[in-house]
Amino acid sequence: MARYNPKETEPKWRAAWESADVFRATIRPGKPKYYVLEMFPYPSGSLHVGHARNYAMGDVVARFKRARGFNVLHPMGWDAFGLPAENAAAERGVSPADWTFDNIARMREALKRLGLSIDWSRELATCEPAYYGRQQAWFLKLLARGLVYRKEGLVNWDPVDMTVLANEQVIDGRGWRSDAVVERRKLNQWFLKITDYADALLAGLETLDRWPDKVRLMQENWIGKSQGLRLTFPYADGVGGDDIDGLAVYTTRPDTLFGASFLAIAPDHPLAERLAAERPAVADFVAQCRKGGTSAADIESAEKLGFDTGVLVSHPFDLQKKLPVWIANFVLMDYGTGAIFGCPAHDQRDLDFARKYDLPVTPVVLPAGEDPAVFHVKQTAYVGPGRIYNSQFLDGLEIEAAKAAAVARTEALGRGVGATVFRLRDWGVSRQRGWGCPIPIINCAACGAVAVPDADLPVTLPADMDFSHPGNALARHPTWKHVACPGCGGAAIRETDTLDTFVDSSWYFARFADPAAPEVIDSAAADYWLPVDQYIGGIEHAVLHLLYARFVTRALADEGMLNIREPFAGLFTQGMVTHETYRRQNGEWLEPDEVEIAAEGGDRRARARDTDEPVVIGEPVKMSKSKRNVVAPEDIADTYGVDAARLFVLSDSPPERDVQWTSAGVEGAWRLINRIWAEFDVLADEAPAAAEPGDEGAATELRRATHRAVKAVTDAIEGFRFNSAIARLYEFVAALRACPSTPSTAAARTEALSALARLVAPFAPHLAEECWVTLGQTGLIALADWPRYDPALADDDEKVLPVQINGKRRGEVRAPAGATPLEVEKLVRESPDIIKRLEGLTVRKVIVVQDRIVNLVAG
RNA sequence: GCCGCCGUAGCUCAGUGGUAGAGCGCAUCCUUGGUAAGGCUGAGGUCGACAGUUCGAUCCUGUCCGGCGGCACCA
Repeated sequence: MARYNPKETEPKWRAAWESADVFRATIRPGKPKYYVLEMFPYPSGSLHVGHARNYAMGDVVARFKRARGFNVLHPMGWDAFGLPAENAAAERGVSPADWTFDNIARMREALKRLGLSIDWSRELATCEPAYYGRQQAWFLKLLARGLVYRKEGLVNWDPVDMTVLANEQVIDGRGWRSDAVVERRKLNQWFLKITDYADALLAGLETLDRWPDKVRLMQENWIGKSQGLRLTFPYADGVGGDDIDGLAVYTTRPDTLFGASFLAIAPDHPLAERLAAERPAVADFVAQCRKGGTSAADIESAEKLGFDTGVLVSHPFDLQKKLPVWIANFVLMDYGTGAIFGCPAHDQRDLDFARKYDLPVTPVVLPAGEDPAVFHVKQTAYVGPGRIYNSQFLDGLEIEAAKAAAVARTEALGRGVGATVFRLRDWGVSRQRGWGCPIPIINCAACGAVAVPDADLPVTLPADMDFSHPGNALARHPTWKHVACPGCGGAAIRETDTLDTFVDSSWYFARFADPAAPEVIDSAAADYWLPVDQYIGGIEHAVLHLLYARFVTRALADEGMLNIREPFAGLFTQGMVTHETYRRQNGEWLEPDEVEIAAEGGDRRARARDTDEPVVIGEPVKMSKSKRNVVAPEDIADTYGVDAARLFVLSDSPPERDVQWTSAGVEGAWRLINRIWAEFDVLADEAPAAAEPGDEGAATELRRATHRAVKAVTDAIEGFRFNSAIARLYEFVAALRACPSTPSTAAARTEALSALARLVAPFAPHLAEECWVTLGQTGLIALADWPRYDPALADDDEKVLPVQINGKRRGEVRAPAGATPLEVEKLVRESPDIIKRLEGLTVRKVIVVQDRIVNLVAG
């Protein structure tokens, strides 16, 4: 008997799959399709075990569904534009394209080595003109539809990466990649009108019943729908001028309108800017507001600042009542109307502001049980339920009724309208980058922004950009941007901004339906394959990528290019792979290979291999280059084979949770592989032992174990509980090892081995093929059917029922499955153990749960 | 502050309204022509705390404690 040799078998089976071309997906009308997709990787050049876990999960699903009779599409591509290529170009003088394609070649080999059942004929990279040219084509379609526009506005500027960021890419006031504190700058930017779809994207979440609740909730919060009233406060003294009849305000609390004691506008509100132009004091205040940082800590601690403009407006329900207009630093220009009315009694921010600037505080919501004569709001605003008072026609109403009444009155007066406002902003897609998809626009002094004609697409990047300086290499290129205007033929300049790389990843799943199609998306192929049935990726994309992809899908559907509303019917967000960290006494990080770990008693101690000095073992954290705790799948493959690595990353933790990479864990998986292999390997050279009494019983037990295992593993894979599935494989292998190999058990053993090979196949496909051929099968296990189970065998026909007396386990009885309570009670009362236990006690009640347990209440 | 998730053996984690489990680690023993290996056996748990519902709660409900994540001056 020989140990399993992955170095020989793994490449052999990968070659067999490739030469038989078994994973190529073709449209087969009438056969149910299943589209499995993992979020495509950025080609950084190296594959780590986090990638391996992600793609192993997708591969388990793909192989399982294939065995279950589905026509499976499982493609792979590259999210290939982005900043690291520019950095490499700047540092090493290589072209971003060369660097990227070299990395792709390396990562493709690494991925292939994992034995993934991918249709490589569909491979695509977003940096190829064949891909981004089609992206330009649909961008222009959306432009024609009015879903793309250009606007001068304040943008998030990342001073390190020297580019604009979308709101979604600013995390706690810092750039999502650079971690630099983001500045606000005024720039002319292209936007995609995602806000047109805010309601649809929110409502669509309801249909995504195979998405994690967590992700749906995060998107719901991000879209941030609120119901309220948009109303106008008329200027009291004609300040507004002819074109403006009042100051527009948005509120979700129209019921508290009579508690208004001031209005506040954002520092960049048009009225503030107009006043600033006239009065230096206003200009100074506005400038002061802009100075504050945008980090979470800054905002948290920022003191409320206000400036009384002297402008007065009238209360819309009581024109005699005048309210002052302030400029306030806590009012945001890009939410609602950029102006609020302040009701200090019932809003904490307004109350802080009113106390600081000594403005009136008038409560208008009376909590139950409070006396209106003495109820006061001091330092804490009252935001709970109650009845409205001090509010004329709203008096006596509950809050919801008062809201409706206030909206109705405002609408009747023609001073406003009930309105829905979203937190979601339009998606700014302009990036000042050279290595990205050029925005297909030509700027002409005479004609303005002109779309590049279809015939001139794709607008390709020049091959000779200079990345030796920071900033936009495309804008710096000497000749590329100079073209004739397609409208008037005059000299014009190309748009030199490129599209956010999230645009690239917002539609690739649709292009996979037919990546060679001359059209943007081949409609027959898309109709067959889409939507993606199972999408798998990191939780970090819960709002960014997943929201953009949903939006683009809807926009393309409205353009007639797709027939689905949601791109991903099922979503699974997998956890990360973590690893311990190791540091020398001087703080220097060490790689796992550089450390020798020994157990001393219950403790684990680590020493540096080179100096033998003690090393500090740190908490397991996400693998990162900076902490040097990265493990490459290749290293594991050399020692134990990729099947062991695949098994381990899926076995130790539920797929949605983080898994800690340990060498002990991989060794455990390696032992499982050898135990499995040992059961098959004996077939070749060992004659069965002579029959012995009791073999028939062992054979029956094994058959039960087999059918139980098939049922349990099938259910676990369906439910995305891969760790459970592997745990059941461990149990099944133990049962198989316990069954002697004799003439009487031969049939049961053959059945068990045939099932085992196929159950293992999604997780350890190379091993499974080797087992399959050892069984004498001629076809590939990659194409074999999933095993079936017999429910009669999967369930025991005799049950062991624990017997409790007063809730404590005191014995057990054996009863046939499905025995009635009376039958079970009879068995219990005849059991010597129980009779002894019941001496001196009176049984008051007998509870029998069928096939589960018996409880005697006695005293 | 609001929302969500998690807390089970030394470690990493399954699981269930009814017998508390796996892998690794640890201990003992066996094997020493599967050998930088293999195997048997075992110890180890008030299932985060308290209360409620129940014949029975690790599981359901509530409160609290601890850890993690998302959102956050959004009117």
